[in-house]
Amino acid sequence: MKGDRTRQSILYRAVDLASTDGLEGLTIGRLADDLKMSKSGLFAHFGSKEELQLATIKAAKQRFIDEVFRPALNVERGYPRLMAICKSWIDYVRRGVFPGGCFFAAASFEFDGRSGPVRDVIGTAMDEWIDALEKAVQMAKDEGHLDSRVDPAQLAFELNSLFFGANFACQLRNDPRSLDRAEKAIETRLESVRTRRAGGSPAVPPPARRRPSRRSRAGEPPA
Amino acid sequence: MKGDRTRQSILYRAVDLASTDGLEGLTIGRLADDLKMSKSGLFAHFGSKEELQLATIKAAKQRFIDEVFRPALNVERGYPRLMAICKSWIDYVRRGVFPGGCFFAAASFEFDGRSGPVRDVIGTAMDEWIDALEKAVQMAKDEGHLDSRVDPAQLAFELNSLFFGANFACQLRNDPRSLDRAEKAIETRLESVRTRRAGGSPAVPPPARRRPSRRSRAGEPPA
DNA sequence: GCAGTAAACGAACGTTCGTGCTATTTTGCC
DNA sequence: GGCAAAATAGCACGAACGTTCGTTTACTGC
Repeated sequence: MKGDRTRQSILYRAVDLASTDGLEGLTIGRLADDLKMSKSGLFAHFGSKEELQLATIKAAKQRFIDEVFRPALNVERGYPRLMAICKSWIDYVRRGVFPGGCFFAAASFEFDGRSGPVRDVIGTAMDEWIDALEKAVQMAKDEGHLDSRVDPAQLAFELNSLFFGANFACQLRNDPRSLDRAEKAIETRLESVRTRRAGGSPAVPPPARRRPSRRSRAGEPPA
Repeated sequence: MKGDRTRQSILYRAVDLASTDGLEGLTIGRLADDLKMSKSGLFAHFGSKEELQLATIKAAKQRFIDEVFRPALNVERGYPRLMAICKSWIDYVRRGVFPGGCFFAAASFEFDGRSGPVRDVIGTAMDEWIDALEKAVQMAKDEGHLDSRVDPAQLAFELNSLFFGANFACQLRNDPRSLDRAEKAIETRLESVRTRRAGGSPAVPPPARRRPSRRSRAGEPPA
């Protein structure tokens, strides 16, 4: 069917537009103009704006999975995969997979105060994402790569926070260094709960500092 | 002037509305209905929607300063004040100062992909906020409360990320525990770079763990 | 208490929104 | 190559948007 191809191309553009202007700012008329289609022709594919929004979220989710999540699943499970997911996320903003930054960060903050199906779908998508993060942490624990006292929900929360913080600083403040900051923060945080059994690059032994009994987490690289 | 009082009450409601529906979702007609005013009467106070948005941001900023920032300035400078700012922020979401969660988190993610005066004003406001955080960190360093290797920009970035992450989880996922998680993460993070000279509750001495050379940052409380 | 100003109103503007219809074109199949 | 079906276009609609207008009501200073 040709309609499917058209639908795909509509949604591709819709995702891009929504990532910058929001799902509410996404307008059928502008989207149609942008694609050199008639409003009614485009509209017929979805039947309502809400359906368009839901389909747009679905398409964005697919793009996210393809670009961020699935590639990281090729990495060996445990600590390496957890780190790969984080790096993949950073890189996904760096590459500009969505022109307006992270689609889901934008959608989350746009709809967090509302109600209805759109909000619910976004909520579910984010639940799944956080769950995936928690599972990755749990896996790393199961493999013996992370300190057994680590709380997956807590760590997943912190990692996701850094993602959002990086997206914010990168998009609004035009500060691409924030991606490096997020990367550094994640590395330090994960390193702090890593065990010797973790694979990948070997954990550096705790360096001899002036007060070696207190583990340093200072932001500056050691001089 | 009576007009000033009216303007105040308009903006009070506008801030609340914008925190849930966004600054674009904030509509003159609905705002007027909500306040039992005529659209034109309300409109006359601002002259354009953009002016209304700018005034709304200004009012929200004032509320934020009153509720979050200024109270923390009463605390003694250095580590205690830095911690007070963080706790104050958490508490400001917990108290529901804005019905839609943090106004500025919402506004930041709404406008980060756009251009124009509104985006610029939001950007400036957030710059000032991050600057204030950095200054608080720097002050704590100056007082000798924080490890001298701490990079204020890095730490401020991480703290702000946790704020946004907490707001997100609290608003979209209806998970108030995320506020506790943010609090815990902040305490652990600040603790990790705190010196013995810091005031407030005394820093706990590093407990004798199985591997005492590596500082634990596991999420779970020690059993 | 009256004049002059400030504030609020109601109606209407042009535009855009989402959403129905009805043609018309295009596509895929026998 | 003709034909049903699918896809798209054209047009119109009611509602809501931001905005402007002329008018009326409410204050305030003399």
